[in-house]
Amino acid sequence: MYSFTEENYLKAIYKLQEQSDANINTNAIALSVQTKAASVTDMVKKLSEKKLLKYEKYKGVELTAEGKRVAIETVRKHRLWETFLHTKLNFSWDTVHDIAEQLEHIQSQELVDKLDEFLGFPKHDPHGDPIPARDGEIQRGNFVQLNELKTGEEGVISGVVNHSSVFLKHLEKNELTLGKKIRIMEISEFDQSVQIWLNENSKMQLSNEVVRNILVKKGISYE
Amino acid sequence: MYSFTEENYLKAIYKLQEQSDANINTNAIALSVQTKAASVTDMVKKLSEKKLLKYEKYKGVELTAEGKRVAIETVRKHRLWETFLHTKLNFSWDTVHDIAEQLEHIQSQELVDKLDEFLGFPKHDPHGDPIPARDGEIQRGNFVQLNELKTGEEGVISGVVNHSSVFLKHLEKNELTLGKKIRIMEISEFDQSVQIWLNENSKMQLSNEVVRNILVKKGISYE
DNA sequence: AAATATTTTTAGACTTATCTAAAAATATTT
DNA sequence: AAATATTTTTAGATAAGTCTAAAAATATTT
Ligand SMILES: [Mn+2]
Ligand SMILES: [Mn+2]
Ligand SMILES: [Mn+2]
Ligand SMILES: [Mn+2]
Repeated sequence: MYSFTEENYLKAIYKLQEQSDANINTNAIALSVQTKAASVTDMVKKLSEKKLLKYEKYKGVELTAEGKRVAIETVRKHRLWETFLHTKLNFSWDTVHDIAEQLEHIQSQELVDKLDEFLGFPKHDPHGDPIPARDGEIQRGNFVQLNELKTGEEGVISGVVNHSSVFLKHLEKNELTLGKKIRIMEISEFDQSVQIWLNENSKMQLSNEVVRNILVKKGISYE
Repeated sequence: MYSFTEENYLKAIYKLQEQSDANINTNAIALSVQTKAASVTDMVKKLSEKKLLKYEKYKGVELTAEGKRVAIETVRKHRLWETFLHTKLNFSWDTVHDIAEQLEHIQSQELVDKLDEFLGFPKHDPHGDPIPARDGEIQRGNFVQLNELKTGEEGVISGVVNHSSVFLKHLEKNELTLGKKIRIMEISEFDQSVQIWLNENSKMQLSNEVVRNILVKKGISYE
């Protein structure tokens, strides 16, 4: 249906559109798909002719309904494959992304559906990101950044802001993985680093950089 | 490493090389990869420069060790994916090939190894074809065509010669799938059609066309 | 409002893989 | 051995996607 490259552009534009309401500009897309602005202009014209997005010279782009549909479908495939790699093939959460970047372009509706079923219709991928349903519906978890919790509050690690391999490896090493229950003990006034409570014999000091990049599902407060 | 297209050419040439010792000619390759002879000449020059095959104008081609290595690796990936699709995702054996044609080009040694392990290091794909080992070793089953069995001889269905979707569907419908035990009852002198015995209440008449395309592992003879 | 800086687009070229049509080489008939 | 047929290669185009360098448009400073 749509090429490898087209799907990548649509996905990139979709993600940029997610994190800001403004029209998406050429440079941002170029950065995102790792190419040059001139190439983006060419591709954007082509996608516009195919009615996958609206493009006005010097004004940036906006996905059409069909463009958004393709983008979300690609995200769905990406996250289902990441889940497969992690839960079935035992890839660690910092290694699944690159392979899923390839697998997400395999063309077969039936394959996606059967994979979904095989995985037990998962709601989230290994990074806590929601897996869009067949119809494109996205059930966003109501998560907050760990640095938004106050002293005494609890939460369960449910996602990450930073998806980089280094960060994911760092969390893994410290056993700060999805599902982990955390209680805030103390927030440093000096550097906003946070002391957390994991269990009777495990406390930990997390830098502000780290806590800002962890998403938690807020739990009950203790005092 | 090597492109989608390069892998497909190498695989096609490898398979042609398998079924005849002679040098592989341009037209055969063109037929195999569904393109035109002129395109084959272009690609063959390129693969020759990359030392994946030996090419002499008007004399056909022959894979080098490296070319063969890549071809077998691609076959390995293809058959592992077919096995995955069949045994884990419940695709029928006549639908796995087309999707595996895409999946076989995913680049990741680790993925192949983990998939192999996840599947329990299968020896054969859903069509009975041997899955090459990591080191390229291929353990060919010692199978014979069903029409080579004599009256009273037994065999277990272990593969097919014809891999077409229509043929596979036909076998499936008649429950002539891998592992099925068969005894030859009678071979018609008129049209070489064969009556087979499956169990107490199931006999069947198979055309010569069908029996020639079924591979069996020969069993003990009864009389 | 000019001048300057930044962003975006155009122009033209390159790569990979493909095609058609014509030319060259090889194989088969007569 | 010629004539004819078939196969293979070359020549020249095309499409998708990319690039650099220059031109045009827009944004920011002064
Ligand atoms: Mn990812
Ligand atoms: Mn993810
Ligand atoms: Mn196959
Ligand atoms: Mn097969």
